[in-house]
Amino acid sequence: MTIAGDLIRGHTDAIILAHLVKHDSYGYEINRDIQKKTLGKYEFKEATLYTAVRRLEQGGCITSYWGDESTGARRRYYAITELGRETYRSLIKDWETARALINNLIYVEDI
Amino acid sequence: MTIAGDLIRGHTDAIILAHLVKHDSYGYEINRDIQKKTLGKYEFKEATLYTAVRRLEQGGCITSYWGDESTGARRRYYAITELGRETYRSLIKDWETARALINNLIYVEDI
DNA sequence: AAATATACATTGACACGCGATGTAGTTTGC
DNA sequence: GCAAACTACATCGCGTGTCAATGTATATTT
Repeated sequence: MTIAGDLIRGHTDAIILAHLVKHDSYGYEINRDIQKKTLGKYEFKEATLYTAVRRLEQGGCITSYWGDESTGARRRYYAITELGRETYRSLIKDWETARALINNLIYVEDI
Repeated sequence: MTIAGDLIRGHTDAIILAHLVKHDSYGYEINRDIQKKTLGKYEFKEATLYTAVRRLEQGGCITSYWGDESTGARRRYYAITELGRETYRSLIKDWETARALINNLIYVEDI
């Protein structure tokens, strides 16, 4: 909530990959983790989340498989690939570049 | 090199307003200043820049007027409005929130 | 029995960035 | 003297990502 989509846009993939670096996971859990980490300040819209994982899978950054839940709703688990790991490292670099650039450009002394 | 559009998207307005807080300016100068500040690492695509200033003017954040150049190409100058100043401060806050959020979400220890 | 939570999925609208293209005057190089 | 390069602004159309709306299905809570 409250965070404009355009400010996160371009980082959704990195956020998802960062989560999957730790362990395999499924959509809802990824979102719950983000909520927890941000103290409820942010979570993906479902459409955004599922669009993103599909994009990442198509791009070869993750693979997916159905969990064997004996109870509860079925879950589609995602696992990061080696390409996904490389992409993640690259996205971190991109973020650091962009962050420095923006910090450099949007602050002015006199306001 | 060229920063992916999605990483800057959502900050173009802040970058332009930050420049105009200092003094009235025109498109080409705004871009030259950005190039200078980033040591050539970044500049707006012209279409992006002119789309943005039009958007900002329509939104009441800036006003514009033709310069009275006696020589050289004509220039359209932009001046920030009070609403523009408020918007700028608000965008700075948004950036700081988003920056903290992303920093919090994309880094993992084990990689 | 109804409401709430878990969990995944698709569709269509919308906004922004940007490549391509165009206009027009100025300065520089050969 | 003239082509190339630079200054400066402008528009159109496409691609991509976000997200509201909507739908499916199961489990738990009230």
